[in-house]
Amino acid sequence: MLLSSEQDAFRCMAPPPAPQTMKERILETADKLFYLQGIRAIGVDTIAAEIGISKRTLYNHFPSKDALIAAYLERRFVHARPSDKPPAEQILATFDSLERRFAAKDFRGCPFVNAVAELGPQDLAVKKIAIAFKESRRLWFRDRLSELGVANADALATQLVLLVDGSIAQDLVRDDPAMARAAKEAAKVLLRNAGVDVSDGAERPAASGKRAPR
Amino acid sequence: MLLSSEQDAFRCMAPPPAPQTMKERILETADKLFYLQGIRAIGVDTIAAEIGISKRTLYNHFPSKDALIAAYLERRFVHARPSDKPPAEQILATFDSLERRFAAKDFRGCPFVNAVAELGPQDLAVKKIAIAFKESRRLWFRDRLSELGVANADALATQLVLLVDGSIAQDLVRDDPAMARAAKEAAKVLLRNAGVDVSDGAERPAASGKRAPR
DNA sequence: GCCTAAGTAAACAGGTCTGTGTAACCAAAA
DNA sequence: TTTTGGTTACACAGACCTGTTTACTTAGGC
Repeated sequence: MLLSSEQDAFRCMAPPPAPQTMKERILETADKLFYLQGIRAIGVDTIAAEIGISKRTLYNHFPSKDALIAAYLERRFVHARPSDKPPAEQILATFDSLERRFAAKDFRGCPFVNAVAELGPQDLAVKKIAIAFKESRRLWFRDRLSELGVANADALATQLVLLVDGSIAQDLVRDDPAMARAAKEAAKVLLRNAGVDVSDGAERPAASGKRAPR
Repeated sequence: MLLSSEQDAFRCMAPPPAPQTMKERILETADKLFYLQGIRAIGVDTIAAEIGISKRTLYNHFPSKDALIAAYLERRFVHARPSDKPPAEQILATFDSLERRFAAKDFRGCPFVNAVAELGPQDLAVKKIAIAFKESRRLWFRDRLSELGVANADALATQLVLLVDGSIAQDLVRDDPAMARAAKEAAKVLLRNAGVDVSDGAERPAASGKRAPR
């Protein structure tokens, strides 16, 4: 039931598999390099060289690096897919999904937060899409909580995204997937406090991480 | 009692006031520019020009930009000062302090997280100091919780730092100081759940923010 | 007066970056 | 066959980056 990654509520950090068109190949490569090394650290030459195309071809598909950056972030913005599981399970599964991503060696934090940190507050285009993504995640939590009949779903949803982003930031600097488990435990306490029934036995070992936990 | 900023548990994001020596002036200016605009976005020329000194003078005080970056982060790493207030109050005051900082127009997230995001995982010197800072904050929480006699202070301390870093990341992209209040509310729930007595009347309005909450 | 220390100004080396211009190539469509 | 569109290779402009070099000035201490 948990074998594939299809239960991931947010696939925003894993690009789709098939590299088809030239534009998609460029985007896929830009995604990999921008995310892993940083947007400012990667030049368009590097991206073109990695694919094996000329810089001219890249500029034939994207008018500027800024446009490529925007497309990179847009592509990361994948909305959650509907699930038929109980809302409480969906919420907690988010943290399991996070832990799995933390354990992957190529996890480097939230691309939107990183982009805002790197490009500064002046870059309104980047900031706008980052805000949109954060809000969409918050609304997803809020909707699940509403389904559960939680009184102030809005406030609790905000608290849950704090745990998500907090664990992402902590893992970024500490490389410790256990941060996701800590966030999940805190989320359980918050949910129980709001009257949500959270089963204690639903602890999933979530396949031991690929990195040392400290 | 809350007039000055001396009750701030973590002053790590506000530099000391007096610009004295040349070295300190350089550091102060580098701090302002690195933090507000980004480390990669600011060249040493810009820093020297801002102070009104020659680039040669800057290089007489710091052997390289990397050394300046390291000194910048070291200077941000100011340890918490001892307080005689009750531990529970100290813990919650952390979030009030956060909210005050969020409301300031020159807040731009956690300098350590930003530096790691910008400079990438290869820069071990930066990563090391970032880890040290995060751990020192976690241990500060843990010690306060131990004073309160909380059973598993370690795990709860981790959860609290998730709330701190989560609210910082959220405020970075959303410019919404209310994230600190949301974190504080969540912290209260976690503390109460651990058996800590948290007074509900201790709500401090914390002087309305200077920025629009959305 | 003289020496030293520190700062200034400006050029420079060698590198990277974004983005453009140009000429040649190749394959498929008309 | 001819045309057309996408591609390649490569040079280039103009900007910015880190770090060094050279020569000049200034201020204090002896």
